[in-house]
Amino acid sequence: MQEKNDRIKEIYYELLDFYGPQGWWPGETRLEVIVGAILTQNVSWKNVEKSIINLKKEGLLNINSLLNIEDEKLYTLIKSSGYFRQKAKRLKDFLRFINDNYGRIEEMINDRNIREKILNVKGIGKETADSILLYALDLPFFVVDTYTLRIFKRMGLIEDINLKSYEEIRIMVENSLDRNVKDLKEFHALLVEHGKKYCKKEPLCDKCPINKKCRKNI
DNA sequence: AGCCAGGACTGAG
DNA sequence: CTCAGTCATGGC
Repeated sequence: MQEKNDRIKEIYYELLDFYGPQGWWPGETRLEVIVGAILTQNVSWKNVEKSIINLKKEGLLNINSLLNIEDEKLYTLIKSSGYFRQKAKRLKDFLRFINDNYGRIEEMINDRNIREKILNVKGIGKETADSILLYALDLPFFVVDTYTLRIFKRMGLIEDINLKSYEEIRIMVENSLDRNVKDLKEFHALLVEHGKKYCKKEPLCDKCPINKKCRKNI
């Protein structure tokens, strides 16, 4: 176990050394991070950028405006992010959750059970929840995504990919990086960057600069 | 022309 | 609980 922790920290510094700091999350405000986190579900970030720009251009990137906007109008603004009907609802549901229970986004930071409560909002799964906690609220949670699972599996750090391995990895990484928010932010960003370049589903990479003995078994 | 992208929910078995 | 089906656009 301690062995895995050391290996994880090692991987983090190798990636950091190779790619350099990524400076995530790309977003100017906490709300923008939250909106981006929901919109980027199973969609490339490029698609989301357009939606964010649309919202900004219309001056709608604030909780009140987004809560009161017509569904049809929201659809057209976020259409590029795909699943626009679902995502419009998820956005509103989550903003309503904030409004009703906290009023301001900052108030969520002090809630001891914030992860649990966020996960209870429909449309917010583990990855989206942890993205919001880490990048919008600056809380020490690690974000596990498909790249992370794939990379860690090819590294030989986990056997299977399922919801249990998600929690396993999340806890391991949080411990390995001493719950340091800056490092947790950077590590996830680096894994995404590395995933896009060298650890995609297809084709299987045979010249990974980080993982010399890649298992390529997914 | 498919396949995949910074997922999550639902219903079936 | 595991898992296919569903949701949808854009880029390569």
